[in-house]
Amino acid sequence: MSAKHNQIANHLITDILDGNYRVGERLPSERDLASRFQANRGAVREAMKTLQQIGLADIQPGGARVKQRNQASLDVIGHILNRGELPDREVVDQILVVINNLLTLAVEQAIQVANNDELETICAATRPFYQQQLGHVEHSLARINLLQTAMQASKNLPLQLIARSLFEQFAPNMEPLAAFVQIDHTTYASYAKRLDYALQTRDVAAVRETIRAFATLNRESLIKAYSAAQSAPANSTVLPLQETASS
Amino acid sequence: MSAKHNQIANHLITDILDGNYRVGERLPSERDLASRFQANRGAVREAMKTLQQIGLADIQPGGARVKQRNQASLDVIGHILNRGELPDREVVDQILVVINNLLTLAVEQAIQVANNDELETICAATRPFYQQQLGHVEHSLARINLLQTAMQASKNLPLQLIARSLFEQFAPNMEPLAAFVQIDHTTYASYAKRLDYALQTRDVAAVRETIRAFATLNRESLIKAYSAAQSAPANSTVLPLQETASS
DNA sequence: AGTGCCTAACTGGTCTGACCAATTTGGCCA
DNA sequence: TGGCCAAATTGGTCAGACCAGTTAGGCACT
Repeated sequence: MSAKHNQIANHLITDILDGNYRVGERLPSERDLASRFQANRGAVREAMKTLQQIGLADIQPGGARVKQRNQASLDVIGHILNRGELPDREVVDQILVVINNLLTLAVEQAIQVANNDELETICAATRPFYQQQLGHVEHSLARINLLQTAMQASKNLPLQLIARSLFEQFAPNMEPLAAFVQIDHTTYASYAKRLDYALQTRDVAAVRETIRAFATLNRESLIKAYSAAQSAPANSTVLPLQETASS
Repeated sequence: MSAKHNQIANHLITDILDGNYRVGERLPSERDLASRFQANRGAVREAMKTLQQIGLADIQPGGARVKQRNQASLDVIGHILNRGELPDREVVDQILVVINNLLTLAVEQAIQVANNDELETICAATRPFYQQQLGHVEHSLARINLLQTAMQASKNLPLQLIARSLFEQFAPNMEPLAAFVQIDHTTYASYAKRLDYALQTRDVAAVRETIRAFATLNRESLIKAYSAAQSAPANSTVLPLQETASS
């Protein structure tokens, strides 16, 4: 139901990400694209603007040219994850590394600059993990909340923006894996308690170590989820279970 | 001579950042803005699209509304820094913290995943600091190069994108301070050598500590620059003291 | 008066067709 | 062959119009 310029933009983004246009190559002209997509040039223009701001194309009088992927904006991540049935495993791993690092930094900053009350809000965000009966959704929400609370307490604006952008592109694209994730509630609970305690004692080293443990746990959980998802192939949602030959 | 829609966008961005519109408030309609800026609605439309993608406005049928600053995209940073004669000191400090952290992460990742040749390219990027006679420009370029080389070697795409976005918004806005920065070449050289050695021995702890030292050095240098800049007021660089009429 | 509904005004999204300035291109001339 | 100029192309802007959805205002009913 999204607007036409969004459809066009997504199409072009997919094309570029799929490598249908080489880096430096000139994209078709706006008039050309307009006729291809049976759309108005204005709509194409807005789509091109999206490409430009995502950093996939450099658009200037004379023609728009494709840019290198690693010269793009952070906003490409979502589109990169969006390709294929499952998000690219390697990129997911890289994102987890970064998020883990940012979270660590946020908490460190929070310990430095936040007062006890503000720090307590982070501690409060660890409490939900104490419960053993969290569903996938609640667990996910609890993690989001912990992340955002920490970012807020860090009072570091760039940090907040980065984490938010990254996470908002990350989370929705992990949906296809959600059904395959097994949550080790016991371990989560123990880590959460460790983090809680470390925060209250403002023990930076312990915080760092605990978040690392969290990350390891997440990562292992995800690896298993990938294995499970790959051995149980296509569509879980719409199509009923077809017995396809698994490799 | 940027395009008209850019002028409009910048004007609106400044307005929002200056707080001329409250959060949640409805922005003037496209037609209204078009007549105000004496522009076509299409141009305004593109400007609005910029606002949307920067994350400062949420635009939907019925009207566009102003969003909270910390709900924006990373791309606001540049605009935030751009306000006033000197970039906001607090935000600059926050950015330095983040960049330092990202650089550390990048090098750590590089040590894990890069082979000796790739690691050597980072070492090579430290060499320019050995020289005592670097000008401001060369020194700045050397730092950029070190950062980018490390990011490249980390092979972590999100990390590269974040660092690039952040730095590209950061660097140009630091221009007004450049003239007031005193570079301690001797200390830089010693730190560079330490980093070089730490990299070759793949000593993560030493790397971390050295980058922290680098950051401290940068930070102190910047604090002094701010003091100097604030005591010696306006126009420094190209223009002599002239009464500039229009731009 | 208060409430609910319905209409009219408004807003964003799209479209048509046109003009300008800058780049790109290709052919022409020296 | 090499440099230069003109035509075709391209992005940027403009004007005026229609549609679908939201918003807001006024009307009738309770």
